Amino acid sequence: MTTPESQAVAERELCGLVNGLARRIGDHVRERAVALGLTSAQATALRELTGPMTMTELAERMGCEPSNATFVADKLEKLGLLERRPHATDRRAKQLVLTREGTALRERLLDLLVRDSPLAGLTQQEQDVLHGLLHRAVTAATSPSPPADSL
Amino acid sequence: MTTPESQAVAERELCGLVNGLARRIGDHVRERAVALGLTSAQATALRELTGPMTMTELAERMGCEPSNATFVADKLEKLGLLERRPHATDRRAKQLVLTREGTALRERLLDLLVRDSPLAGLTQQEQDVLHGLLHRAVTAATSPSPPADSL
DNA sequence: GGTTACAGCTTGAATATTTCAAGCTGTAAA
DNA sequence: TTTACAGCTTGAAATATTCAAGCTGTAACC
Repeated sequence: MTTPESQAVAERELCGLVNGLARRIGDHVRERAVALGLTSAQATALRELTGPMTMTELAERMGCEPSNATFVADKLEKLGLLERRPHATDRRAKQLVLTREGTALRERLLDLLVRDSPLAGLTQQEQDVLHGLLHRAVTAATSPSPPADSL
Repeated sequence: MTTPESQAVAERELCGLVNGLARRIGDHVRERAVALGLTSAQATALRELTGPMTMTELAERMGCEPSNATFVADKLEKLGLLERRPHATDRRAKQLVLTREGTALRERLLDLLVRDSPLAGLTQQEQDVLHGLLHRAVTAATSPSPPADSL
């Protein structure tokens, strides 16, 4: 049961499971986003805007190019959810700040994301265990994204 | 520690963790796909082609429209990884079958996906636990995708 | 048997998303 | 002050995805 082969197989299965869950979550996010009149990318941005930040920081959090972050920020700004304010110390940078409406919608979004989430089928205790494992997995692998140069 | 409020907060955090992991996995998949000369969608299709199946089944597994599955299948066919064969009992349907090259590339892809995966930081035992939890989560929530009709 | 409704797949147009290259303003270090 | 670079934006381009329409075939029903 603990042969290298069975390990490899189990790891593949696990990879598939996580991928499946990831897609499920992606669908979930998109559905909830649509329910709020947002696109998936806009919802992601809203979720990542845990506080005031620059365009570059948002782009990094979203895992995309700054120009794409500009695109999404434009949409959110037109929707009145976001404001670009001058940065306190660097006049090149913009400080992204959620408006009152933006903050409110973000709350609604987070609530929707939690409700009926693909994780709702687990008990609180199971979710705690899952939380610990995911936290370990994410913090343990702290080198995949930064380079981003495709070789 | 078990008040409804702290539960809600924990669930949000967990949701964020899973989302973060999902994005990490998405990036991971794309990087490995690029390394093999595939796009992310093509890699997903290749991963889902666990055996012969119809276009509709592939589309369902990929979570996209049949027309998109056609698009991706065209690419894979041009790459010589895939064959469309007549279905045994239904002449409307096509049977998608991986070629020898397709099967080989799929193996390489799966190996790459497992290697340095965002889950590599966990011990075997932890992965087993995670496996069980994810399996439960995925099978417990068996109603989000099927309808697919937005509101 | 023939007819009607529907399923599987494909096509082409339209849309959305993302990246790339280039440029502008501002910062920082020499 | 000059040079190199950082942050952001713009527009063009590539890519991905969906939608609407149509073709062929299946199945249920009269």
